[in-house]
Amino acid sequence: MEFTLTTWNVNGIRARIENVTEWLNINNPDILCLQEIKCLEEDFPKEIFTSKGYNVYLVGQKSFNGVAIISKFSSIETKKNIICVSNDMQSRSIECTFEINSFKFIVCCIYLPNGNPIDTDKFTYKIEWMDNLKNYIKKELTKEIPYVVLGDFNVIPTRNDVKNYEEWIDDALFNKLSIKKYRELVNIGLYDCHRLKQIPFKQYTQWDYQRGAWQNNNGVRIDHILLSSYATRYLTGYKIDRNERSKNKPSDHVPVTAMLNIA
DNA sequence: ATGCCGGGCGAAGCCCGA
Repeated sequence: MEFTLTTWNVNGIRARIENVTEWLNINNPDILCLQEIKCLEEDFPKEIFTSKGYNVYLVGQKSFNGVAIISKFSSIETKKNIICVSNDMQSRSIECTFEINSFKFIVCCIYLPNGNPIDTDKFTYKIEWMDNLKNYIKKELTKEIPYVVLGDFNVIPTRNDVKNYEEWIDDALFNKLSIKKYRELVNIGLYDCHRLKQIPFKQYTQWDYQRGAWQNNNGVRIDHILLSSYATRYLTGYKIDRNERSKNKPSDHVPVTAMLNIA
């Protein structure tokens, strides 16, 4: 049995309803993970998805952040805000456990803090969040259930994931410490679908709204789908939906999809 | 060029994102 798993930072679900609906109708994903829904749960347009047979799991927040897992499969266990720093109230993580024909797997959807500018507490918050993410996922991997962590990581993993890396040295997305923390995370045993499928260099998932970033293909690859070692054997496909950025009123991020075959 | 777009809030201009 084959199914698709998509991550998409929509930059406000209510502002993106038309784009998301059109994309959904064409692509018919099995699991759609959203970041930056930017609304409370009661303001999330659930009917768009439930009317098409999806289950909607989300953790909202007024104006900012917020993540959702929208799935044709029903979750047997859902955990919200599992990764946080001290007692802050930012909604940036949600995890669902699915079971399909006695095949169990876990999906964790994250919106990792941006962290700019780097000389402020926003950056220390990002780094602390990344430490907590690593510790949490490490514990989850001991369950030995195929595990997927995906979302907007706000980290450019290598200089091949950005047009001109020199311009990003002092940015929280490409700062040395951000990359070090990202490597610490993947080194607990996670594999990037983008690398597993040997996608060529310089393929991006986000283009800024400003300075003609899209027109100049001045993008960054910061939206990732990472698999545990137990999950890698099921990966059959991967794609970045680059064309979505050229649509009317687009998000600055595009959908990234992995295909898994579990039977 | 650390805010030039764009979203949210809320009704003007500020906070936030990357």
